[in-house]
This record gives sequence, C-alpha cells and structure tokens, in this order.
Amino acid sequence: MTTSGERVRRAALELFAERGFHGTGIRQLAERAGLSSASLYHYMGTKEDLLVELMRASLDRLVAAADAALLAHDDPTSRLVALVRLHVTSHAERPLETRVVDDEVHALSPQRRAEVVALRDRYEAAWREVIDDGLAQGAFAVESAAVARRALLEMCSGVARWFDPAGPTALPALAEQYAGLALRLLGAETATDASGPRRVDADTPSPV
Amino acid sequence: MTTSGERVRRAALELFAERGFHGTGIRQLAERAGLSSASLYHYMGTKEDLLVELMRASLDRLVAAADAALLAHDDPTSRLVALVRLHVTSHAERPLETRVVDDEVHALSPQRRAEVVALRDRYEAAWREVIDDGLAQGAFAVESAAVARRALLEMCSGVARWFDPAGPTALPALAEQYAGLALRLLGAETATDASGPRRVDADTPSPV
DNA sequence: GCCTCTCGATCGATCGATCGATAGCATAGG
DNA sequence: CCTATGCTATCGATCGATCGATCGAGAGGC
Repeated sequence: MTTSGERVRRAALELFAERGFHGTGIRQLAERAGLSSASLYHYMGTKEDLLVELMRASLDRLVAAADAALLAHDDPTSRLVALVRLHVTSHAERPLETRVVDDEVHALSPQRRAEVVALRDRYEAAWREVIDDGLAQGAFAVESAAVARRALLEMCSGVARWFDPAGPTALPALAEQYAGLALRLLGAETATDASGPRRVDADTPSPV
Repeated sequence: MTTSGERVRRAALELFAERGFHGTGIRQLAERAGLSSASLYHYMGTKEDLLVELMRASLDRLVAAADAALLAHDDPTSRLVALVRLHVTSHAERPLETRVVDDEVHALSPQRRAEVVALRDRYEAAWREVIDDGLAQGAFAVESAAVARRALLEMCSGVARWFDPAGPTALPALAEQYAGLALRLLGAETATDASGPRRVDADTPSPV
C-alpha cells in the first residue's frame, strides 16, 4: 500500500525531473498525486520545502554509501572503483532523484541552496580524498587532481541522462565499464596492462 | 554600440542560464535588457522563440566548428583531439550558451525540442564517426563506442559548470589536459607512452 | 506620412498558498 | 453500548500576485 505522502513525493520526483521545479505547478503535482491542491499542503510545507526534502534524501543516501565504500576498501584504486560503481549504479537506478539533485539546485533560494551544496560537497570530498591519496601514492597520474575529479564526476553523473535498463548494456556491466574508463583516465597502472578490451555492443543513436 | 536586440538576447542568455527558462519572467528579462516588457516583443516572438534562437545559434556554431575540425584532420586520434579542444574551449568561453543548450531542452515544446535535438544529434554524430573510425582502425580500444562517447561528451560539457578563467588552470592548458584525459579514456596507444605527467595545480574546493 | 522603436495599461490565465468546512475514524466517558 | 471529543485527511472556494502576451498610442527620424 502506498500512502498519500509517498504519492506526493513520487509525483514531485517525476515532475521535477521531467519539467523542472519552476516548470511544475502545484495543480499538476496534485493531479499526479491524486489529491486536490489544498490537500497537498497536508503533506508538505512549501513547494521549495518539498524539493529540498527530495534532494536531501537523495544526497544523504549517496553520502552514506560513499562513506561505506571508503570503509570497505583501503587502497586508492579499489576505493575509486567502489566510488565509480556506486555513483554509476545509483544514477542509473534512480535517474529521477539524481537528475533533480544535479539540475535543480539553481531553483533553490540562497539559504536552502547552501544546505544542499554543503551536502553535495561532502560527497565530493570522498572523491577528492581518494584521488589525492592515489596521486600521493603514485597509483594515479594526472596533471590536476581537481580537473580529473570534475571530469570523472560529470562523466559518471551523465549516466542518469541516457541510461536505459532495456538497452544493450546491463547495469552491472556498465558500472564495470565506467570503472575501467575512470582508471584509464586517471592513469592508474593497473589499467595499462589492458588485455585488449573486447567490443560488446554497437554504437546506437542516443535517446532524447 | 550594442543594439536593443542584442541586449535582449544577452539578458535572456544570462537569465536562462542562471534561473532557467521557467524561472525567468518576461518582466525580469525586460528589466535586464533595459526595456519595458511590451518593447521586448518588438525584438522577439514568444519567450520560447527566443530560447530556441539562442539554442540554435549556439548549436550552429558548434556544428560548423566540428565540421571544420574534421576537415582539418585525417586520422581519428588528431580528429578526436580537435573535437575535445573545440568542445572544452567553447564550453569554457561561452558557459552561458552551452548551459542553456544543455539544461533547458526540457523546457521546449515537443516540436521545438525535436528541432534542437536534431541539431545536437548532428553535432554528436561527428563524435560518433571519429570514435567508430578510431575503433575500426585500432587507434582506440573501448568496450562500447556508445558508452565512451557519452562519457566523453558529459565530461567535456561539465567544464561549462565550473571553469573559472581566473582559476589556477588557463583555458589552453585545460583543453590540452582534457585531450590527454580523453585519449587515455579511449585507450589510445599514443597515450600509453605517458611520459609521467607533472602535477600542475593543487586540488581546490569547488565553486557553487 | 510612413517606419522604427518605445511605452503604460491591461488582458485572461495561472501561479503558490490559505481558508473554513466536512467526512471518517479512533478513543474515552458515561 | 452509545455518544462526545478530537485528530487525520480531504476538499471547494478563493486569496493576492504574477504569468506571458497584446493593445493602442505616442515619439522621433527619414
């Protein structure tokens, strides 16, 4: 059984991801949730409160997963692989949440934005730590840790915009591919052995 | 001298990039352009027409530059380097335009969206062609051309979201770095010589 | 007397949010 | 067992504000 509160949040997730925060009206939200616009306010504060809730829930999960990933591994290489797998998997499995987090920060008022950005920075700090460690230990070799980190994060986040579970690549295989790409991008020595990767799927037109 | 028409487009670029299409009101637009909201309509059709114009101008330039880059080079490796340089440079130099193109497609009506997406696909087709050629000729080695292409495009587009011309890395150096990262990601053999890249800048906190 | 440019006033529609009222259900008092 | 009380959930009606867009009217040069 799904409660009305859950349906409100689900509807908000779908509509915010699809049409954006400012592109979604209270009445659309209510219709999607199966309620009147007045009843909506029994389950939320303002529309912005609702957006912040969704973002916080998504980022909290991501931060917790990243912390767990760091605890489970010691060396920078396997830590990085864990972060990539985690990031790609969560973006592919929960594209709505991650798209809202990634694309709607600009819709927040300065104070709420600061909260959310702080959470996001906490998550990215895990990446920073792993990449810096890897460079210090000689496991990675890039000119700029900051550039590499941003390139990696953007590349992995993009998955939420195009991954299709019915497509040619299954999610676990995709996560492994991304882990390999990330290691090569970072110049990890484990990647230079490179036992000639096989072609798996053909190139196909991108969905909208 | 700047004409009113130019000021309208500049204002739209800034506001759409900053607050999003739906987050920008006609009156804000008019104020930023130094006109009344009524005068605005002397220089534009609907608000959506204006958005489409901006997107089309940006994508037209990108497509033309990509075509020129392919004409100027023969082998897949130097072609890919040219595409990466071009993409990174244009996203760093014109972050407003590229962010509007990348982030506001969802705000378009289905017909207009189809036009814009077709243009974007034309641009991405250049990347597809280069990557496919490189794989066929053995210059690149990745499991999936589609995955690699999307990873590359997302990673390079991200530059528009964080590059700061006053930051530690100058644009030409950044473009070179990205070219190197892209080649390594693609498993290009030229990248495997890897004469130990030097650290250039320290990792710094990300701007909002 | 046209053509370009600009504006105040205003259109109907929609926005986010609140109001008071009602229906249903639980629990406590007699 | 009955009913009074209170809490949760819901809604129609409506608030003032703002939305995108249009109108007719000026102003100024060519």
